[in-house]
Amino acid sequence: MSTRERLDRPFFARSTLNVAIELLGQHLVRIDEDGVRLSGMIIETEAYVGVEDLGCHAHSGRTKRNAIMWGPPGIAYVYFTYGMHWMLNMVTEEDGFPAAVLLRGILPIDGLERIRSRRLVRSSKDLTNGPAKICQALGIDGQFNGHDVCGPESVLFIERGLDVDESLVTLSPRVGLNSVPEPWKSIPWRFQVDPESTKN
DNA sequence: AGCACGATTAACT
DNA sequence: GTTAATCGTGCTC
Repeated sequence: MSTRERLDRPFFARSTLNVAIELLGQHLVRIDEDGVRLSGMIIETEAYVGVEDLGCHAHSGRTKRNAIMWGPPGIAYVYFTYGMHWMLNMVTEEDGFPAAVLLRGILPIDGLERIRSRRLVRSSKDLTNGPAKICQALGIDGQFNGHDVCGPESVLFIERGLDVDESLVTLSPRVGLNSVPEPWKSIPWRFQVDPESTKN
């Protein structure tokens, strides 16, 4: 619960791959509606980079749904999929370039009781180990699309946690891009850090 | 106006 | 390993 440095806009206004890697180990924080603090350490991300990346929503051009990705960095891009799931991304790169980092996994830190009440699963490992699970656990929905993660009034932001050594980061192809052409389907833009390696 | 499908999840066999 | 759930979005007619 200590006061930690918040990641600022210049952090997000960089190469999406670097942002995706360096978000590992940082703390995603959501101040719930009643003021309860929920947080978790980011352990899995994916990078989606520009209109040329055929796995990225931006590939088919700017639409009402994906417009946030074209805007300034440090903004939440939240979208709805599979008829029931929300996904949380952080917009990256300079204003005008459509790119984002999908948050796919966190380790709960604060607010475990609240998280458990929202996530009715048997195993603790299943609480927040997926992009839609994070949103369900932290109460993130479409109202957060466009939320300024770097603003002083923000109730959704990222605090500096661990700086993970790049040698501990595992690369692999992104998940769920079944009908996306190569090389985008297999390009290793999924980044994970082994939770065991984060224990000091 | 209709339709196919998705940056997934949970519960199955 | 397989599959149903469930609906907004974007594309075609």
